[in-house]
Amino acid sequence: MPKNKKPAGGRPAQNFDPRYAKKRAGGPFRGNDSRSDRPAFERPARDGERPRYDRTERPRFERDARPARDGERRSFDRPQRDDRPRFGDRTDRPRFDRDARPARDGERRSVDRPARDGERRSFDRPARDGERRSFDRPQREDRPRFGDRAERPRFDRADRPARDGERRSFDRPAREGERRSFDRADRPARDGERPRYDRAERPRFDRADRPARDGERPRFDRADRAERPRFDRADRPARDGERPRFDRADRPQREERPRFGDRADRPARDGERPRFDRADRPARDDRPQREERPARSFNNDGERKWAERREERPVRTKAHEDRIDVVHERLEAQAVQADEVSDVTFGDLGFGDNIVRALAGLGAEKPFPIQASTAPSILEGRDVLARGRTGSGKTIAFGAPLVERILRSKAGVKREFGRAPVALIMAPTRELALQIDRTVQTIARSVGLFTTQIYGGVPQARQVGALKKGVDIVIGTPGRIGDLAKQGKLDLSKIVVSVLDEADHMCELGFLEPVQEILRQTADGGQKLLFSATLDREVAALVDEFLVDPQVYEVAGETQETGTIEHRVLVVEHREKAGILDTLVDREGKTLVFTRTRAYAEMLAEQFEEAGIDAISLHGDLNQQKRTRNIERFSKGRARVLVATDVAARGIHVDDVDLVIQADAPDEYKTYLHRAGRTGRAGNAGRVVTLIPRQRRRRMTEMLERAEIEAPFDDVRAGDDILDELTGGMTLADLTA
DNA sequence: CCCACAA
Repeated sequence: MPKNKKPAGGRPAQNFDPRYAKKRAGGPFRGNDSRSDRPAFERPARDGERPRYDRTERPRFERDARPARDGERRSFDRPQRDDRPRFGDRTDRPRFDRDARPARDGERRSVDRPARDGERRSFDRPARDGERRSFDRPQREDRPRFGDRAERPRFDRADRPARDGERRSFDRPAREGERRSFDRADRPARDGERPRYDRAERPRFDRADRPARDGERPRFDRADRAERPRFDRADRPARDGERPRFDRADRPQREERPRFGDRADRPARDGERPRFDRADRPARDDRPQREERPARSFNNDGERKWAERREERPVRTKAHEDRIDVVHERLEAQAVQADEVSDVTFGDLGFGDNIVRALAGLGAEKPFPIQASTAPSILEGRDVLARGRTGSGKTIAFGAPLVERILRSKAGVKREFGRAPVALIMAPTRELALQIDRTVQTIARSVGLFTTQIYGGVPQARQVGALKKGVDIVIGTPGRIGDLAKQGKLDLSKIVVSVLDEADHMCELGFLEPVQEILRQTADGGQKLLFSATLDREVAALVDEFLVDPQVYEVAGETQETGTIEHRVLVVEHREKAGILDTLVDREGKTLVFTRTRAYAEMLAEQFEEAGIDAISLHGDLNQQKRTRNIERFSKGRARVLVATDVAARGIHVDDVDLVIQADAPDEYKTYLHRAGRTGRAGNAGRVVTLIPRQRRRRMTEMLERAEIEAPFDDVRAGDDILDELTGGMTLADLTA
C-alpha cells in the first residue's frame, strides 16, 4: 500500500501514535546515571523518593491520546481535508493573504491593475511583523507573477536552457558503456533481439513492381494519360455583355505598377490633403532636441509610460516602422461589379432548396456581391482568395458553398459513426469561431451535415466526444485543433476543404506556424479558401505552399470612402482622457471601446462602472466562460458598453454597435479597419472616434492614409460641446450631410 | 512591447 494511502476505517489521529503511548507507559524516569554533578532530577531516585517527572519529556495531556469516551465527538474522526489546515494550526500557517494565492475563476484583483489616483492599497504600507507578502521581493522580469500560472505556458524542463551547473543527462554524449534507454541503435543487439527497424533502409513498396492481382484495376499513371486541353475562355467568342478577359501579359510589369497605398503617383483628389513628404519636413537638427523638451513625470500608470516612450522615440528606424505597420502589396484581384450580380439568387448560384431556406432563415434572402462572385469558383472546387469589406457577408460567402460542395461529394454515402471530418474552418479567436459555427451549423444542419467547435479554454472531453461520434465540418482555433490532431483525437487526413477566415491575420507571427502544421495534415490537393477584409501579400506564405492557381476576388468600389462609417480623431491631454471617455460612453446606443492592453480594458470597465455606466470587459485574461457571457451580455444589450482588446477587433458581429471608441490608437492600419468595422455593418451607419495624444498626430495621419480613410482631427478638452455631438446616434443622413 | 492562439 502506498504510504499516503489512508487505511480503511478512517485515518489515525495525527498526534496519536500507539507506539509512542506504549513507550510512555514504561514511565518517564530517566534512568541510571549516578554522576553526582548531575542535578537532582537526573540521579537515581533515592529510597522512597518519588521519581521526578521531566516536564519536557512527559507526555502532554492529549485528549486525542485516550480512547474516546462514550458519545464524545472528536475532530479526528472525520477524514481530514487536504486543502485546509487543521483547526489549531493557525499560528503555524502563514497569514492568509488573498494576494498570495492564485486568482480564482473570474476573480478581479486590485493588484492586477495599476493603482488609481489617490487610491490607498494595503500593500502601500510596510509589512507588519512576520507578515508574508508576495510582492515584497523585487519582481523578476523573466518570471510571471505568482497567480499568473494559468496564463503561462506549461513548464518544461527540457525547453529551458540548463541552469548554472545543472546536470542534464540529455545534454552530454553518452559515456562509454553507458546504456541509455532511448538509443538502442548505439548498443549492440542483445541476445535474440530483433535488429532495429530502419525505415530509410527498407525498399519502398511499389505496386508497380508486382503483378496486378485478380480484378485489380491497373494503376493510374498521370504520365500515361492523354493531355487534356485546358479550358480557356480566350478560345471562344465573348458572350453577351461579358467583360474582356484579364490578360496578365497585357498588364504592366510589377515594378511599373503603382504600389498599393502609394498616393504620390496619382493627382490629388478633390479636397484631399496633400501627401506628407518626408523630404519636405525640416531637418532633424532644427527640431527641439530631446534634452530641451520638458521632463516627463512618471506615475505608476505603465500604460502611459510605454506609450510615451514610443511616441517620443526621436528616431524610428525602418525596422521599427515595419514592425508597427507593415504594408503589404495588395493582391491582384478580379473586381466584380456589384450590379453585375444584383439580380442573382442563391438558387441561381446552384444551392439546393434546403440551403436556400436556411439562408433565408439567417436573414440572407439574396446574395451579397462577395457571395455571388465567389460561389461559382468555390463550387467548382477551385482555390479562392477573397477580400470583402467588414460586414459584407464573408461568412456566408464561404459557408454556404462549402456545405453545398460537401453535400454533393457525399451524395449517396451513408453517414457513418466515427467518420473523419472533411471540411475545416479556422479563425483567430474563439469568439469568432463560435460565431462562424452559429452560421455554418445552421446551413449544414439543413442538409443533415454536422459541425463541431474545436477551441481552447474549455475541457476537451466534449469536443473529443463529438469527434468520436463523427462530424463533417470542424470549426475552431489553431491551438486546440493542432493539439487534438497531435494527440490523435482529430483526424485531419480526410479534410478536402479548408477555410481560413481573417487569413492575413492567420499569417502573422505566432499564428502562421501552427496553421501551416495543420494544413499540412489535411488531404493532398484539398481545396483552400482564404478570406479577409484586409487580404494582402502577407498571405503569400500560405498561398505559395498550399494554393494552386487561386482565383482572387474583391467587390469593385468597396472603398472606405463609400462606406457607412464616419471617422473622427480627438487630440486629448492625457490627464483629461479618463473624463472624456466617461462622457463619450455615457449614451443610449451600444458602444464598443478598444484598448491596447488587457489591463487597461479591465481598468476602463471598472472606471465606467464606478461612473454608473453598465460596462463589461472582453480580453484574454478572462476565462472562457466569462468571455462568452460578457459578449453575450453586450450582444443582448444588457450592458451598453463593452471594453475590449483586439480579441474583438476582427470578425465579431454585434448588432447595432453605432459607436466605436479607440481609447488607444492602433499600431496598424489593418487593425484600425477591423476595429472600425465592428460598426457600420450591413449598410448601417456608424461612427469611429479615436483618442490620441498630441505627439501621435503624425503617425495617426500616416496610418489613416494607408487605410484610405478621411478623418478630421479635433483638439478636445473635457466638457467640450463636440463630445455631446459625438455621443448622439448616427444615421445614414448624418453621413451625407 | 502588445494582442491573439494549447494544457
